[in-house]
This record gives sequence, structure tokens and C-alpha cells, in this order.
Amino acid sequence: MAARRPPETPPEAHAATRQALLAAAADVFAECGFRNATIRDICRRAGANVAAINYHFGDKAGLYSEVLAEQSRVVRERFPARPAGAESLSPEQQLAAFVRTFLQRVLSPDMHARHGRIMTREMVDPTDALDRLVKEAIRPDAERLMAILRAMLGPDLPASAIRLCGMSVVGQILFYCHCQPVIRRLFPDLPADASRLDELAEHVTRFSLAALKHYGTAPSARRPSRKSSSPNPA
Amino acid sequence: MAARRPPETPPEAHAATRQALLAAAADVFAECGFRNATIRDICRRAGANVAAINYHFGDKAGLYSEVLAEQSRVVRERFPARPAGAESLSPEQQLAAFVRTFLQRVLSPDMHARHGRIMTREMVDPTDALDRLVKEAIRPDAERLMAILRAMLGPDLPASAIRLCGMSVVGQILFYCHCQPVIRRLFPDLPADASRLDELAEHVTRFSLAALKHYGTAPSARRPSRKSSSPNPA
Amino acid sequence: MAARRPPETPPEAHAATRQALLAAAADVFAECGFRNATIRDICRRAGANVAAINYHFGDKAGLYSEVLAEQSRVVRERFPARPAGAESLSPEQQLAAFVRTFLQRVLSPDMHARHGRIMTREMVDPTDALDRLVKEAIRPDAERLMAILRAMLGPDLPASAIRLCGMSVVGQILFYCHCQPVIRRLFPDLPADASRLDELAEHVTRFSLAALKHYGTAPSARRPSRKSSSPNPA
Amino acid sequence: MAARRPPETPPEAHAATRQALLAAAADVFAECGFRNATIRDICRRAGANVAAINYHFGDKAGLYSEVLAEQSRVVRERFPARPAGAESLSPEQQLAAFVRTFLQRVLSPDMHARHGRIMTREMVDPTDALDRLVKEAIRPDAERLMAILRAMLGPDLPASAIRLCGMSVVGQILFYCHCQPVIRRLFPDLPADASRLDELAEHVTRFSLAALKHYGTAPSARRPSRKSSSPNPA
DNA sequence: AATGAATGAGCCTTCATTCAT
DNA sequence: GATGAATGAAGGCTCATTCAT
Repeated sequence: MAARRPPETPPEAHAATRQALLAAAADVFAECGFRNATIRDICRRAGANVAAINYHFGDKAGLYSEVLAEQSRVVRERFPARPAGAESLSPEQQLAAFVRTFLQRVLSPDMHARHGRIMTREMVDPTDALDRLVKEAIRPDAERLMAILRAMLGPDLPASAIRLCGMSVVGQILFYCHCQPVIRRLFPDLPADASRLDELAEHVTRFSLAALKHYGTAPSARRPSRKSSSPNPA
Repeated sequence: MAARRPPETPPEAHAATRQALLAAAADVFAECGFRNATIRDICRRAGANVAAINYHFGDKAGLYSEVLAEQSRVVRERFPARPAGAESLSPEQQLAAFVRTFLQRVLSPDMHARHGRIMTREMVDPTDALDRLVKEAIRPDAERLMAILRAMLGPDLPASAIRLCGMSVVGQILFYCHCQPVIRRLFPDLPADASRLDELAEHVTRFSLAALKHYGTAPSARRPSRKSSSPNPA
Repeated sequence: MAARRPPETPPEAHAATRQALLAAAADVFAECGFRNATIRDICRRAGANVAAINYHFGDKAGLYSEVLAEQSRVVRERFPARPAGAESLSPEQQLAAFVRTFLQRVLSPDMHARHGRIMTREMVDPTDALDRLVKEAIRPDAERLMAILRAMLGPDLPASAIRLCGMSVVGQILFYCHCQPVIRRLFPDLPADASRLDELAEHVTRFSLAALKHYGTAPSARRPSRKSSSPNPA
Repeated sequence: MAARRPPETPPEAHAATRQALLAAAADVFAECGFRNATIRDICRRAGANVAAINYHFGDKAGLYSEVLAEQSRVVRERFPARPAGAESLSPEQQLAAFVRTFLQRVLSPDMHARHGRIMTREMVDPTDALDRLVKEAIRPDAERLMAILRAMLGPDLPASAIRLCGMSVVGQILFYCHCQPVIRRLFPDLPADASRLDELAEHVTRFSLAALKHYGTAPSARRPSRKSSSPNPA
């Protein structure tokens, strides 16, 4: 009797809702973290039903995992750690590029610094997704950085020192991401966000290059005895 | 609503329960953060009733505020930023001491690295308590560090550069605190916790001293053009 | 926080649960008042989960507001203040009808006197809903009554006197609603509820008509001085 | 060894604390009612410990019962229903005095209208204390009023009519007490509180005297048939 | 394939009450 | 005789999840 109606939700709608959920979830997870984000908030922003999360991603954790993977993929595609032609650059230039890329990833304003915020939260409150993230995304970057440092510091420096230097470089960068609330309160005139990304990148590169250039020859400065006359590096 | 006023005659029982609650709360807040911590968990660990929170601290936020103040007080008393005799040290020695002190504060194993964990969470998810914390605790430390750097870098460097250098130093330190979950996964053989605190302190100091010593004279390395022959610091 | 918007396509289940909640809530609010009613009690009677309140009405206050509006609507539809053909009645007949209608509203047994009980509680412990109730429901009734009284008492009596007479009429009616617990204890054989509603309506009408007919000419009886011979109305 | 110190809490303190609790409780119960009043609030205002309630009155209900009895005693002593010399007054004068006394009791400003508020709440939410209150205080007043009415209306009127008339008189009075929140909203310029107590007393007396004088002769006005031409009392 | 409706567990808070001095 | 401290039972509310179309 009744004429056969076309399905009310065309095949495109499936992907569309899915994408809307992912986009909204990225925003909300960046703002609130995994646990404090609510699927109701996400669905409201995406204009979808609460049950849609369960339908498309199984549960909240599944959605989060998907968001994390997507963010990681997008950010690495947009800011590749090893851009074309990188091999022809000097190690110093490669380090400068690495610093700049890393800063862009975590502070990039065109993605509302979502990636940095999500990563920060993942490090403070690790979820099951972190293991995969380390294996697939973070470790390759770390090894890329250590290769650059090895090229600068020479083959004699022990691997442990290379690692420490790598962490010194990355630590400087992530500071602007992890400690923004404090930075904003301490130095209101220094918006440690993307608006001065170039300035920050230049400083970190300069500071790191200076350090690396003289790291091998510097004295150890271990436990300055208060009685010694002058153990400071001459 | 309002936290009760301290009793005029505090018997031992009062202080005992209060201390138990504070200790348990410090652990739980360090593990879970303010929002995800539950007072039930805290009270269970302290062997107290949930209503005890309301009685002693007014509410969850009052307890948290007290924990924060207590942690800040204890850690600054135990690891003072300006220890006795600091004035007779060279700036380099003072920086070494500062780095070591800061690392101890956030990683000190005898307080289960609670302070660092709580501070990390406060930076990621700031509560109302952060403003007071910045004013009373963080800003003095920041100014102490910048004074040391100023003594090393000379009066000609602009204040903004001093601030950036300070953040580079602190960023290196906090990295071991903020990113422990990743460090543990990347380098399982490098427990970035207190067991190698000395090693970490020595590295950060060495890296920073080397950087600062040559920061003023280093080239800017701004945006290495890929075509230029050799913009790397000679 | 905000009550959810009504669904676009309300299936029967929606309305069914919603109505069950409203009915149970009307009973419980009538019995206990807003503050002392518990949503757990309401939901138990309605066979629903506590979270249903949040889903359908936002929160307890939203449910209460809805119950109040519903009660007001139903009772005014069932017992209209200005029934069809009221214009052709004499003022005295209109007053008689008003008294009867008002008594029915607050004591009507087929709604378990819920409306009167709820209104009583709202007057003793006003909530935010009272303002709206006065504006939309009570004031129109009050003005309707005062118009009737004006027609009976003539244009010379000041408005303040009209208001006082109106309160005398309404006060008599509400007494059976507000003081039932005392009436039951004082006169157990006079169940001041709906079973003798006609008797009560007739008395109040008779008493009021007699009063109004001679109110204008009565002496003021102000502060009868104990020495005066006979200040009673001759 | 140690000199015998006098007890820190002299015998007077016992009664003093007790009185302070009673006074504070009267205020709070009048404001919030029995259930919504908190013993913490009462004790705070009385400057006593929460356990003092239990100590002096057993529990919250015991305190309430005591407050009720005290209020009833005080108010009846201050505004006696049958003042000295009442017998020499005419019934009309006696009714005027009764109305005035009753209004004073419930609205009297020098006791912050506490009694009326508490009684109102007791009628809406009766507690176990109501039975005693009716027996010891309310019933005598009711019989006093009915005696006055009987003297005015003559011996032929049935007792049920006397009772109804009594309730009409009392209903008018209590309206100003029970419905104050609505009155304030309807007629903001008519503060139905004690400031116009005389005005209210005069109106109620006048209205009631007029009604009673003609109550016996008035037609019944039962169910005005809408078809009848003019059933209004001629 | 997709959703409106409903659920149960858990949260923080508040309260009258009791315990141990 | 009197109190500071502690308790257990609710209470309102929110959440991720599941059910029944």
C-alpha cells in the first residue's frame, strides 16, 4: 500500500554524523579531559543523540581513542617531523625545524591548540590509549630528535646523555603547553600561545643550540660544595 | 558552606583526624586531581566518615585548598628556594642549587612526589586555588630564578629574554614531572623519578649553564631558509 | 540544569511516564510541600527512576513548577471563575457562584484536595513559583471578586474597603482549607472537607451576603471604649 | 593541692542557655517551620553547642514542643481571650474585643508575629504537639467565641450554624496571617501586618457584626438556578 | 541504521543524633 | 553538667550506559 520511502538517513549521513561527533569530541576532550568531558556535551555540540556515541564508537573510551588517533594523524600530516628535503639540512637547521614543528603541533591556533591540550591531559591522566600513541607516534618523533642530537653531539656521548638532552629540548617546548595557566598569571603580557610562536621557537632553538654546542665540554657542576672557593665553570 | 572555625581548645583527637584527612587527601588529589577525587575515597583511607570533611573543612574545595597550602608550606620548608648561605655562592652555584631544589620538590620520593603531581594537575585543570598559589608561592620562586639569571646574563639582556631563559630552565625540570607516564613508556630503564634525581639535576644544570653562558652571543637561527648555504652557527 | 526541550515526536511512553510523574508529584507535593517532598518518593510512586525527573523536568524545581501550572490549569478549567452565562446573573448570584467555585477548587474530593493543599503550602513557604502564580491565576480571580463586590456595594465605597471585603470572603473559604487539621480535632463530626461542600458554600455565601448588604451602613465599632454605654450597632 | 575552683558554669548558666535556646528556636521555627529548621541554626543563634539541644530538651521535637507551649502561654497571658471586665460588655463589644485580641496574637509585632507564623505552620504540617495545643489552648478559645455568638444569635440557631459562623469570623482573621505572601504581592500598598492592625480589626468586626445581625433572616441562596430571574436576597 | 526514553550507580552535601570525654 | 568530635542516613543531582523500538 504505502509507497516505499527512501531511507530517511542517506549513507552520507552516517559519515557526516560521525565526523561531527569526532570534531565536537576533539573540542570537548581538549577543554575538559577524558573523564570530565560528558558525552551529552559532545552530542549537543554535534547535534546528535546521546546514543549516537554508543552506536558509532561503542562507548566513550572508543570515541576518545578515535579522536586521539585522528588528532595524531592530522597533526603529523600537517606538521611532519621529517619534512621533504630535511636530509640536506645541517643538524642545527634540523633541530630548529624540529623545535618549530613541535611548537606548532601543540600550540597551533588553527586547530585551537587542541592537540597540545589533549596530549597534555593524556600525559597527566593516562588512559589505555597512551600505549598505542607512544608506540605509533611519540617514539618515532623521539628517535628522530635523538638522531639529530647524535649528529650534533658526536658518537662518543653515551646514549643516556643524548636522551637527557632530548628531554631538555622537548621539556622547554612542552612547558608552554603544560603551564599556560601559570604563564598567563605570571606574565599576562606574554601570551605563551601561538601569537608569539615564532618568538618562542627562536628562543628554544637558540637556547638549545648554545647548550648542545658546549654540553660536552662543560664541567659537571655536581653538588657545589659550599666551602669550595669557586667551582663555577671558568 | 563555610568551613568551621578552628576550635578554641583543640584536643588531640581533632588534630589527629584532621591530619589523617589531610594526608589521605594529599594522596588522592595527587592521584586523581581535584574533580575526580572523591571524598568517599579520601575518608575511607583516613578511616573517617564522609561528614568529617564537612566538619573539618567545610567542603571538598575547602579540603583541597588546605591540602594545597599545606603541601606548599611543607615543601618550601623542606626544600627552601634560598637556603642559608646562598648569598655567598656564585650565580652558577645558585642556579645549580635552584635546579636541584626544584627537582626535589616535585619528585621527592619521601612525599611520594605528591607535590609535583598536585601542581601538575593544578596547571592542567586550574581551580580557584591557583591564583593564590601563583601569588604566594610560584611568583616568588620565579623572581628568585630570574634574579639568578640576571646575575649571569648581565644587565643588557632584555627582561623578556630573561623570562624565556627562566622558562627554559623550569621547563626542563617540570618535564620529568609532567611527562612521567610517557618517559616510563619510552625509556623503561630510565626511571625519571627520584632514584636518579641527582643525575637529572646535574644534567639540567649542565645543559642550562652551557646554554646561558653562550646564549647572548649565539646567532638567532631564525627560520633557516632551506636554500641558504649554511646558516648554522659557526 | 535546563529542562530538556519537549521532544519533536513524543511517543506514548514519553507522555505516559511524564504524566505518571506529574500525578505522583502532585500527591507528594500536596502532602509534604516542595522542600520536604523527595524526588525518590515521587519516583517510587510513579514507578520511575530518580533520573527521570532530571530527564523530563530538569530538576525538582522544574517538576514543581510544572505541577503547579498543571494544577492551576486543570482546576480553572474544571471550575471556571466566570462560567458561561455569568453575565446574566445578579451580583448576589455571581458571588454565590464564586464562593462555591472557590470552595470546589480547594476542597474538590475528586482531586483529593490537592490544589488547595499545594496552594496552602505555597502561601506558607513561598517558592519562586508564587510570583508567576499570583500574576497569572490569583490576581485575575481577585479582580473578578472585587468587581462583583463593587457591583454590590456601589461606587462610593473606597477601593480599600472593597479589598478588605474581598479578603473577608476569601478568608472564610480558605479557612476550611488551611485549618483542616484543627477543624478535624475540634469538631470531629464536621468533616470540613468536600462531603459537606454544599453546606459550607451555602453558609459562606449567606454570611457574606448578609454582611455586604449592611456593611456600608454599619457603625465602625472602633475600639469599643469600655466605659461607653452601648457602642454596639443599634 | 589545687584550690577548689567554683564550677565554670554556675547554676544560672543552665537556665540562661535554656532560655537562649528557646528564644532562638522560636525565631527559627517561625521562619522555617519545624522540619526545615535546623538545630545548628538555632544553636548558632543561641551561642550554644549543637549537643545542647539534646541535653536540654532530649531532641528537636522536644525543643519544638517546649517552644509551642511557651509561645501559647505567653501569648495568652499577654492577650487574654477573656480580659477582666469582659462580662459587663455587650456581646457585640465582646466580639470586637475577641477579634482584636486574636489579630494581635497572630500579628503582634512585638513578638515578630512569631506565634501566628508558628501556628500557621502547625496547621499546615501538624506535629504531635497539635493535639495538646488544641485541647489546652484552641478549644477554650473556640468555645469562648461560640458563647459570644450564641449570645448574639439567640438560642434557636442550631449549634452547627454557630460553629460555621465562628469559623467565618476566625477565617477572616487568620487570612491575614496565612496568606501574607500573597497579600503582599497582590496589594503591595496594604501591608497586612501589624502596622494596620487596628484597621483590620475594625473591618473584620464590622463585617462580622453586619453578617451576624442579619444571618438568621437571610435567604439560603442555595444553588442559584441559572434560569431563575432574580433569586438575590431582596 | 539510529534514537528517544529510561536506568542504576555514584557524586557532594546536609542533617539530627550520639559518643567520649 | 556540658561540649567538641564524629556518625550514618538521606537528599538532590549527574553521568555513561542500555533498552525498545
